[in-house]
Amino acid sequence: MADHDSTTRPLNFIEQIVEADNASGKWGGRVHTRFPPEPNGYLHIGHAKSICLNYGLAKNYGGKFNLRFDDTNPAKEEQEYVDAIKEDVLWLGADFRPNSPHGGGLFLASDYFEQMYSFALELIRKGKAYVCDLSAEEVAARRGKPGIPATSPFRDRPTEESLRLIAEMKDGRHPNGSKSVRARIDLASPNFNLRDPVMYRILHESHHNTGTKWCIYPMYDWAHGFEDSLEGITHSICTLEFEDHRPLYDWFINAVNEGRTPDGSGPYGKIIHHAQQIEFAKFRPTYTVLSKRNLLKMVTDGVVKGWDDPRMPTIRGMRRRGYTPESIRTLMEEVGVTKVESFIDIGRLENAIRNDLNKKAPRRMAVLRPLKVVIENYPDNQVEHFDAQNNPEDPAAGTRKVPFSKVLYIERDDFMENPPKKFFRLAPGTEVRFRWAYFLKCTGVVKNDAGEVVEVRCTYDPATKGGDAPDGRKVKGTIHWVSAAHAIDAEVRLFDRLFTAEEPGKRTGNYMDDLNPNSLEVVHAKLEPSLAGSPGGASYQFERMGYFHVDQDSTPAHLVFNRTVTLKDTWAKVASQG
RNA sequence: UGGCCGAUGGUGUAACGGUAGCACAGCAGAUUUUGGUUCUGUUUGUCCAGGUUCGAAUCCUGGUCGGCCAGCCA
Repeated sequence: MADHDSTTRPLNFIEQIVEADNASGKWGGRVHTRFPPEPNGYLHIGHAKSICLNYGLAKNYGGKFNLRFDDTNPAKEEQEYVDAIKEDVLWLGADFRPNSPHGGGLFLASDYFEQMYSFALELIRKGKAYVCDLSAEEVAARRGKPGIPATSPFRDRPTEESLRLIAEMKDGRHPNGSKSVRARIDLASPNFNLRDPVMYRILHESHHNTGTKWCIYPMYDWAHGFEDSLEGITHSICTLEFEDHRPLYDWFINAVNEGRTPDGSGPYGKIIHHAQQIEFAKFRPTYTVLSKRNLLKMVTDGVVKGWDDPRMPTIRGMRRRGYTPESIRTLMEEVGVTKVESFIDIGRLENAIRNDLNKKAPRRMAVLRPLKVVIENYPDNQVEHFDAQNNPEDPAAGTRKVPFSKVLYIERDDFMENPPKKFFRLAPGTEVRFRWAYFLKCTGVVKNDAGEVVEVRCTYDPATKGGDAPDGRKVKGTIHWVSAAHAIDAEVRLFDRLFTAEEPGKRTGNYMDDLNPNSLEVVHAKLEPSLAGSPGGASYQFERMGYFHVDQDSTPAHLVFNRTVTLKDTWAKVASQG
């Protein structure tokens, strides 16, 4: 039976359908889902919901999950995307490979072209499809309106003639757009999808899988139901905008099945499988865009540096930024599955990765915007090594040594010459704890000609070694630091939201108008020496600053970190409220 | 304008004719060598109008608002 990750969560409406089907024996207890992307772009966080949903169903109900490329339009599709999508789906943990527990396999819609073509011939013979000579423009012009039927002068073309013409189309004897194959359904249907939809268009175009074999290519609506049918998909899950298409898929399958029998006797053979389509609402985060067209434009316009720019909502972008598959899966579990179109606060994504990394990421000290501190009463050439906990959430993570000396760097924001009330950090006359080291008291500052503080002077209390005062006195603040002589340099990329509006483009109609000009800030940070040689892909918490991920650009000689997300910052909130 | 779909706190989501619950965010407090984490408490909700019923978020009717559809895209 069901084996849910979170046993307490109530069933979503699709799980309820699956359980009802299992109870009624509709599919013999079988659950077989699929993720059917078109290989014409990179996957984004919206796709992740579909992947998690489909794979999760297969996993929780002991079923199978297929990855299937819906590659019916060679004009838009490329092998590069096929490879990238496979990688991203696997990274998310949805293992479609046949040797994995829930892997149903990898499929290409284009491998079914021959079978689909024979279904098309069957429909023509049954009088349910015909070849139409109208151009795309003419079809559009004759589409009709609500209440006004569409028209086609070729609707009653004799079967034999349609059969001959579709063969000619297939053989490449007709130019692009000169003819199409249409289903004979209902030119007056209030559902425009049923007004004799096009099944095949002529496209003299090379296909990433079938090469130049075909000159006609099936339309999505014609193809999709058969893809599910041929793979034995039980629950064909898609997004809301395809609800209007469901009657069409059903019509196609039923049309093929007309005259077919369960045992295959009769002129047409065996009944083919008819999957149940279920529609759910997309995942739409605030403060970003998701459509391939819009994402592509940001890449080509150079607004971002590529599909894998850490600011992009693509799987690759999020991965590079430091998001984990677990955090994305948990998020999808939390937001649920419904038919209600809604926005997901982007804060939920940030929260999801914080929660995950809080448990896993080793703590380190790194100063993003350095300010020099000199300890007046600390011996000039002395160096001490303090034990620092790697992760307070996980004592088993152990400790490391951090060097301490007379000259340190602290965060610029951790010092204020004229601090407001409730500022618990360093200021003239105040005492704070330098994490894992000593209590330090600020005795003065050094300024440059412009009047800016360039150095903070302090004294330390040797009795507070390790960070505790034997006399029991308390300090309000604890700040991070690095020893100037031991610090290593790193480039740190601080990312912010790509857009400043919840719904980019809502205001002016152009989403580019809402771009956040400050979505990337690069700083040159000082890190504690244990971070030297950090391996690519590692994630750390820089204490008090956030979670940081070693970028693919990073080398031992030039470390590069991406800020995945900041820590929650109560002080920032207080400070901004004045 | 025709068809399809939807509407529950700020956000997301439960309830399947019988006490409107959970999560996130917010707020308040406790703990804390990260203004992090954790813990406790807490503010806030059934689109509207009728009807059925002992009883309606749930069923019915009408309306309002929102989304989708009129590609030889998927």
